[in-house]
Amino acid sequence: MANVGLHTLRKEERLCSRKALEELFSGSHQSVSAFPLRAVYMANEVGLTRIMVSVSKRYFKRAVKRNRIKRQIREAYRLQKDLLQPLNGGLDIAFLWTSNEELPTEKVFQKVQTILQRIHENVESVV
RNA sequence: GCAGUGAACCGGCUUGUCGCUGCUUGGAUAUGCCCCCUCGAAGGGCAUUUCCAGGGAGAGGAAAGUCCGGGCAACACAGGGCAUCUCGCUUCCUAACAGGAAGAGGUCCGAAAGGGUCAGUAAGUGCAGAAGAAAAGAACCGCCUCAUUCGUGAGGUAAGGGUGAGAAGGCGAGGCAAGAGCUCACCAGGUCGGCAGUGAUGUCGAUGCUGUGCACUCCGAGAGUUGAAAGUUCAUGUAAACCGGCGAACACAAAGAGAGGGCGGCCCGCUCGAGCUGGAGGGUAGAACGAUAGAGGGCAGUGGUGACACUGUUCGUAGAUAAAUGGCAAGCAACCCUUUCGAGGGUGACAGAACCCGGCUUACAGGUUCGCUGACUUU
RNA sequence: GGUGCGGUAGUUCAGAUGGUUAGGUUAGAAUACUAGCCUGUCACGCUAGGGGUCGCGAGUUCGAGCCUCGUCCGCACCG
Repeated sequence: MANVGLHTLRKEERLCSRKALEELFSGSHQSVSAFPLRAVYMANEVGLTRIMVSVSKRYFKRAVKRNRIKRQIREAYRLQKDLLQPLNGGLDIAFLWTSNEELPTEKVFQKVQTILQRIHENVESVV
């Protein structure tokens, strides 16, 4: 596989197939949470870690706020995804926001960090 | 200046750094085809994959609500009648509209500028709770006349009373037994005629013609249905496959019959017609087109009171698809607060394209420009 | 993105195609709630009572839960 730069987030690194999403949510997935963020993940056969971000209309009615949170999470993942680097094999991760309050960017950054660390630990221990 | 009011417009800017989605230029890499060549390599061309470097573009005035109107697409479509829905002061603008412009009338708010709101139909039909005598061919009390057994009875009368959203257009005078458009003046409205205006309407004259509201009716104009998840192509898939019900034809010809469908909902009439319908299932969850040059914007001129139209010139302006247009930091302008006048602190709204336009409506920090008004108060 | 439906007592729903100002009373039902009766007690049953900005704001009308417009929520459908 082509070596993907450290701090990039291209289309290949995003989950955008309907089928993959159905597998992720219906199949045997594991989850980690650091309120207000929750991550659902499972191993995939692609060999590349792919993510998606979801902010429900339930918590934020206006699209502007939803977009902002999604951008914060994406940015936090982009800059910290090397925390998962030692793992071989790909993961599919879905980040879900479960609060109706916005947080400053540093906080989101920390939450994503703890989640990535926990995912790393869990996957290591299973292997 | 201040206050009010109407209209038009703006909706931050700059830099650094790390990213995202298209486009584009150059280079590298791999694959396929072609040229060259006896063949291969090297070389050249085209297409595609991946990578690297550079360049350039990337949310709104409402992108929103989806309330109207169109373009566009698919399907449907001889015709007539009935029904349904929408619009409704006038003239104009427009692709079209329930939108806009200019104008006319009533009514409400305002001191004014100005703003809100209403509506076709004095031709017909029906209805109008409670209250009230009575809700439209009106007599309860009252008033007047006559009769009277003095209890009241017969008749006339819409001036007064109370009820009500609405009580026979209002008000004054004459008139009368008492009254009444019964007669007259003035006022409000209608009808007819003259004049002005394209017209709504205004005005002058004539005419006693005159209750309120709603619904239907009537008049004029319009409406095929669906909605880009429309639809077209490719890929994948045994999918016109299986079971039940109804049905023609096959079964001489003609006539007749014919399940079921189409002609907007119904009827007439016309027409298609060998399939129609119920059950139980299978596959896809991908790609491309649609899809970004359009009733486009700016400027100038001409016509028009204006919406707008025409002519010339100029500009290039998002195209994503589990859905990009961003994160962080600094500075500058703007506003607010504090101030020792050096500065310090704070605020920054409403809101995110999803085929595209024209409107309407709703949300909105703050700011700019122009016009109009000036009662109280102030210079 | 588009299309359609709904919002009425604490809860589940009726009602709706305009009908009652004053007076002693009113927008209903079921269930739930409160009180009383019944019973030795509870339940069942019976009787009475409270509880409503008809999602919100305007308009039309003499009068709006209903008609019209705006607005806020909730739900369903599409290939």
